[in-house]
Amino acid sequence: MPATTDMPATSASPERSSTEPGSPEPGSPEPAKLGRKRDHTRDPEILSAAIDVLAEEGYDGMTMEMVAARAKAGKATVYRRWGSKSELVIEAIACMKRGVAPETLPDTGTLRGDLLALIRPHSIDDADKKLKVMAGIVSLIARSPEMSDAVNAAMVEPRAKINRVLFQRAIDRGEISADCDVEALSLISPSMAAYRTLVQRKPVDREFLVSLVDSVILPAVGLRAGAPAS
Amino acid sequence: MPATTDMPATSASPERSSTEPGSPEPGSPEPAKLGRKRDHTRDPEILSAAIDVLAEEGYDGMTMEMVAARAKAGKATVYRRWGSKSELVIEAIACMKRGVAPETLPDTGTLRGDLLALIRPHSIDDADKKLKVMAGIVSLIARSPEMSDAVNAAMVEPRAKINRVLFQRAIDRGEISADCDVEALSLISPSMAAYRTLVQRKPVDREFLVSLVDSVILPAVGLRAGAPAS
DNA sequence: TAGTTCCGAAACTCGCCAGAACCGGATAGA
DNA sequence: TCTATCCGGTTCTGGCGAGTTTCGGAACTA
Repeated sequence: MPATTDMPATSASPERSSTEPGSPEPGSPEPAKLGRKRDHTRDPEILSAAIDVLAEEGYDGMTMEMVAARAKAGKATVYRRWGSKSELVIEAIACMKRGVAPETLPDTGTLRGDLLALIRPHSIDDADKKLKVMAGIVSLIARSPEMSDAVNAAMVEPRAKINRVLFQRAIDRGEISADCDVEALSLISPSMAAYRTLVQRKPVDREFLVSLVDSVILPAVGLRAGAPAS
Repeated sequence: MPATTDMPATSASPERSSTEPGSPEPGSPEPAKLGRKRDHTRDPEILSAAIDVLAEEGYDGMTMEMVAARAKAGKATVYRRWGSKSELVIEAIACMKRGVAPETLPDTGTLRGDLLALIRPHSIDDADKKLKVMAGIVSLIARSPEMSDAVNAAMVEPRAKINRVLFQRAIDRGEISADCDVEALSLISPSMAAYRTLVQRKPVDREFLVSLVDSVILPAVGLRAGAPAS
């Protein structure tokens, strides 16, 4: 039972563009309703708690009481913000989407360097948590298009996009052939990691990821581990 | 909570064909309990129904009433055979394991030929059903070692074993290098298929599998689609 | 201080489901 | 035919969890 409440500590609340047409202007707090300025300040804690419980218990194992208790909030507070359990989960998943600035991506000059640069303890832990959450809701993906979309937007697409960029750069600089199947190659790492975590229950550590790059991905594009640039 | 420690001593029929009213158990050393010869004849129907419901509803969505109703059996009949829902599910998963005779494997002389020969409508549908079942229980895999073992033994290992054999043959005949990462290569196809089905919700059809072989697996071992043997 | 708005906690309703108990009927051996 | 065992279906209980309501209190405002 790892608590590991690595709370963002009331960090900046994520983008609020989920489902509510509510306030078109995210920047303006809209002070119209005088009398109170505080508004939904507990949302980040509740969403974070929901993600934690989701990762540990799965969707069906998660109860609203667990979420409220972990967020030190009342169940009524949760229901004031979200009308149902599924709404809460969908928004919690949506706000797992870390903004990936394109300029933040590594650019070492070689495909291998770029791929290895992505393997950091932080990203490993981050991916591991996403996988645990995903494990808890895969059975819902088949039934709920909203869940499917939320998962794809928050977990699958960001990672795939990064890989696509790296492969495209390698093509542009002539390091690998232009007729590589970028789409399939971009999915090797995420899918193998997911399989290893969810099905095999083996750790996705740095060693595994490096060997994946060197013995599968690079050979598949005609490169070798020891020869970064041809 | 799920005891699942000991079988009720009367239900020792782990493997069946599971789809149709079964044949009277070829290798049954059971003394058959004098007084009645009929014994547990409804097991295959119930197990098959359990698999169907599991694939459609997931573990938590599946109820014992659904299973009993689909098998046209009473709920009491189900509980006479299996002490709990988890026991039923574990045995149902276990009996999904199709016996894979090693001599049944294709042997076309080339790795590409062997891999493509495995892509048949029957195997595609079979794998699709296994994936649907797997989707329904992944969240349990993290919590129940028994589930994890059952899934691995019935769905993961058989497929991985086939691929390992094919790659090892290719190594033995000198078609591909001996220092290939057979373990990782054998998992590409299952993991990509699982990812595509469970997360992306795209069909795992023949076209996808062929392109996977030609643009990922074969390039990764230094072969080309058009040049089966170098 | 009085008024307003939100909050946490807890009690409550309602429905679902696992599992057990029960019943009448069918079958087979004695 | 009698009896034992299985079967199918039905019913009951107990617990659990989603969602609602209530209430006292905290925080801010005028």
